[in-house]
Amino acid sequence: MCGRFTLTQDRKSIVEDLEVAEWSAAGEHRPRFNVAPTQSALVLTWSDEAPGSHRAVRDMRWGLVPGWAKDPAIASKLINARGESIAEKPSFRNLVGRRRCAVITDGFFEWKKDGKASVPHYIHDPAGKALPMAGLWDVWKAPDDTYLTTFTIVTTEARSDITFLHDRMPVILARDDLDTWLDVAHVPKEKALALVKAYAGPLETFPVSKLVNSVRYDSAEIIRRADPEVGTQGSLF
DNA sequence: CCAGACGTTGTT
DNA sequence: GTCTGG
DNA sequence: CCAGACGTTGTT
DNA sequence: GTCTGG
Repeated sequence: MCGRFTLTQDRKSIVEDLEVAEWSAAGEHRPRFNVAPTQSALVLTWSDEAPGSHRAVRDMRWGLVPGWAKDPAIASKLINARGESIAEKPSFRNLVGRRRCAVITDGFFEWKKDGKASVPHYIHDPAGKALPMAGLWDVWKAPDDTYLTTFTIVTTEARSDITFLHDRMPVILARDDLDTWLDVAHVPKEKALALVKAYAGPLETFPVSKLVNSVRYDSAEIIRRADPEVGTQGSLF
């Protein structure tokens, strides 16, 4: 699945890499090494406003709160959406044809489980390019009449070089597919659903330290390669 | 009709 | 909001 | 995803 | 064990 990701690029690099035409996110973007659920993150949406259709950056909170939710705490359960069932599940089906977005990342983490041990690994493009992930978003009206905009990340079966870590992975959108996913006004959901599949582009994977486990850490050391764990439990002799 | 659910993952 | 189950 | 909390009352 | 919060 996908429970943490990075966006280490700065604003200028994001704009160039993803050919962004409009930046409408609140606040400054600082490079992020440990984005966690419930935190604000950058997403791409399609804008049909003048001067023409284009990719726009916005900020939303990770963890979907459907419009009908009574308690926004549901967000922590809806950080991912199974691609195989987004067209049927009540929380997602109305969004597939109307509210698709691409979560801007340039890497993500998976924890490899070995019995009790859990070792985090980082997966990214060896060239450092962005890995936009298929997302769905919604708006929730709070009791005080303020609005909360949230998103979830669509997942699919892991491709063969990832399965040693986990059997699921986020849906990463190829550059050629990006606008098809984003343009909800002109692309029917059937065509968008065809993009829910494992990414075919280059990915590099390596173990990292457990610093990433705590959301308090959010710096470059998070994605430094760590030596494989050796003799953690009484095997020194 | 109303009430209640609405999700994913991993682990056993 | 919308669907399923009773 | 992992970390951390997990409770009420009355008094200050 | 299970839920909430980040």
